[in-house]
Amino acid sequence: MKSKRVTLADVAAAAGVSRTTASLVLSDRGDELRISEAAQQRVRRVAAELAYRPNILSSALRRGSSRTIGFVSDTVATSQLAGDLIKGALEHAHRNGYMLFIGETEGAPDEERRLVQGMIDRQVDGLIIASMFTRVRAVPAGIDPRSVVLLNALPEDSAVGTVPSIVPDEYSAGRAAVEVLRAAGHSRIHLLGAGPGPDDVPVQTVAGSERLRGILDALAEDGLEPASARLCSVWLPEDGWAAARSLLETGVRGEAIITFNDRLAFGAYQAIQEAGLSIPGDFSIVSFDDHQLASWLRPRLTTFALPHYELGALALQVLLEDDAPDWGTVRRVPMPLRMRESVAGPGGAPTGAGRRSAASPSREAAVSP
Amino acid sequence: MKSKRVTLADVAAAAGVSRTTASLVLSDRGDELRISEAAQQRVRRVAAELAYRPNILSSALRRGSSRTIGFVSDTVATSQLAGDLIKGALEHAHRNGYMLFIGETEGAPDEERRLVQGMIDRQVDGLIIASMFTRVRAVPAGIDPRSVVLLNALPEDSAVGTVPSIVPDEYSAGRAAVEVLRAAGHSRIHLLGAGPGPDDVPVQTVAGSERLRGILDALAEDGLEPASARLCSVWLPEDGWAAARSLLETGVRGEAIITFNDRLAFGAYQAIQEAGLSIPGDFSIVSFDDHQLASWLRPRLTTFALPHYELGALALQVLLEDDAPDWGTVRRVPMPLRMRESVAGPGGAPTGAGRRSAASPSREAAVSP
DNA sequence: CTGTTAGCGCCTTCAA
DNA sequence: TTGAAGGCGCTAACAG
Repeated sequence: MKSKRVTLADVAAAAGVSRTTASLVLSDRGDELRISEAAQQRVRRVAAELAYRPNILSSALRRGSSRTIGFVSDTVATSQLAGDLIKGALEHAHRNGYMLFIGETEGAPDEERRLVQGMIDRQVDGLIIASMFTRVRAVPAGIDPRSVVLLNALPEDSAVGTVPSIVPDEYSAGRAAVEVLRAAGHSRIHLLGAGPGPDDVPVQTVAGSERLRGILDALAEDGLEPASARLCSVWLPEDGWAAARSLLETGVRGEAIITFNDRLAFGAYQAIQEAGLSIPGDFSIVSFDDHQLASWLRPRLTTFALPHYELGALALQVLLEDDAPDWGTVRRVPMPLRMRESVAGPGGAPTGAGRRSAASPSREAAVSP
Repeated sequence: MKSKRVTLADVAAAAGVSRTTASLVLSDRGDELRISEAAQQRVRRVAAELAYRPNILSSALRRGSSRTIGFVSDTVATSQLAGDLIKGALEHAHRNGYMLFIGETEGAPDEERRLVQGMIDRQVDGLIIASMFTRVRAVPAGIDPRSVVLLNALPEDSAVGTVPSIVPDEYSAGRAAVEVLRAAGHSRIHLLGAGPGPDDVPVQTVAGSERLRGILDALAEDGLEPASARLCSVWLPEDGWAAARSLLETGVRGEAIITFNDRLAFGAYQAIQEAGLSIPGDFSIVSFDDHQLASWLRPRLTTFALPHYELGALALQVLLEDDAPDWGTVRRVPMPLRMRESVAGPGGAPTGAGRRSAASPSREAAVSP
């Protein structure tokens, strides 16, 4: 980028006006300040000819706004899971003429400090602090809380109300998961990943405990409890596989499973299919996340999507809102249901829900060996 | 970030020296220019006390370097596949005191122009133009080619030699895939995704054609040809599933498959396991990408990893190198073999390679039903 | 050894 | 309706 840049002064000189005039014209305030039409046209023409581009750095220096936002996350950008968080933020930013700095801390507090500082040193107008998994976290010290938003993260008690926070509505999704299975006719629902008690969740997982609360509340309203529950301290496919094996050994069939995320569900699929059983014939499964995997599984997995794109876009929107009537609120974004083919009635009976979104028949035929 | 910032002038005043002196001290050129030790200490102490931070924008304005790099991709940041491209670039940048702007074009040329311009307007010191899939692409017009590097992309003929390009060494991986299977004793190797002829590849996939060339060359050196090949125009699980079904219908067993990526392999696993057959007993499989999925499959998939992290880091390194002896070269980064359990000898015979990296025995036991 | 002066490119009074 | 002057915060020349 070393090539000599065209400056406003160059344009002004070439157009035979002062820098002021050129500046006013090019920032579209020419009419407002009644610059002659002739002068305006000349300035614009010359600017176009010289391919003039304003230097945002100097204007930032003068005006205090760099039209730049910082996005600091633990590991969102590069995770396989939450890339759409960034995508939502990016697109919203670009549409509004902002650029995004991205930083990843890997969870290291001093790296976070360095990155946040580096961005403040570059005069960012605002800062998004994002987390790959929803969790409670501190707001970085030493920055104006009015220009920060927590994304997929909740503020610590001390900061509640001072800083906006954007998270998925896990509780409602938990409730809805139960409703999907109840609507299909199930009353025996096995939990895979957390439960049975409301505190039986992996440490630090907000998603887990809120999903679980939603599930338990919805069951309780129908006078039910989980048919069984298996807590997994980690939620990877092999954990789901092991928990599903354990469930299969109890001999139950024709019932329903809620897995606490799609990777657990993947493991459960493997265990069920290795045992020669079928989904949804022997087990209906509902899950959470809408991991890319979910639509690759056979049958495709019914799951509640983490609304990453919307979360990211909303974070930017909140940051760019001038007026802030409800600044400091927690905003919960709905998790949409992706109704696919992993749910049927008890014993595999077809249901309205199950039929609603069928895969191509040829693929469907091969589902149960 | 509105709170009044401490400026260099504040520090200088508080330390009782001139701005110049303070500037020199704080940019570590105090000794070089023989500022008195006392003055240096005072300046440093005051700067620390006031929590002084230099305004990088103004120094960029003055010096011409913003210590900022732009990273423009089609859709790398948010893709599930290539996030490590960014991670490599990010970490290398941060280690060297650079920040990264990220932009995504979704392949739209005018969006690309806008993003590149937005970054140049912010005086980036360099620009990484990245692609999710390796492909040939134009270098954005109007920027100094000496501050651009193509990442996971090759320059068009007209730009060859003027701009560096960093890509995975797909050709060698193709060769190595054959070698892995040959070493296990296979001579009948089925291709799934491309082939049999060297031009039988999906459009625009550099990876596909180079992998295929490598495979065909390695086979030819042993006087072999692919036992069969199935071209898929898209490389998703369902395509792999369909191609594997077609292969299974031919009745072959105990042979080897090279799938052109891991998602195809996933589909092939589904088809093979639905048919009641086992991996690697009935089919050995080698693949490419090392998608996260590969280690979730049962048995875990042997595959050649796309070295995304290294690619990203190398892009930044090349950009930051002052001297550029071999500027404009194409650099090919090796794709490391992830040897797992999807390969055995013909007919499922164990091989040294297969045993080398065993999963936990309890999991292994359940692999073949 | 340290301070003064002069910009980097832009925007914003203020005066003409 | 336009221009001149000053300053955002920093650094590079050049004095002293």
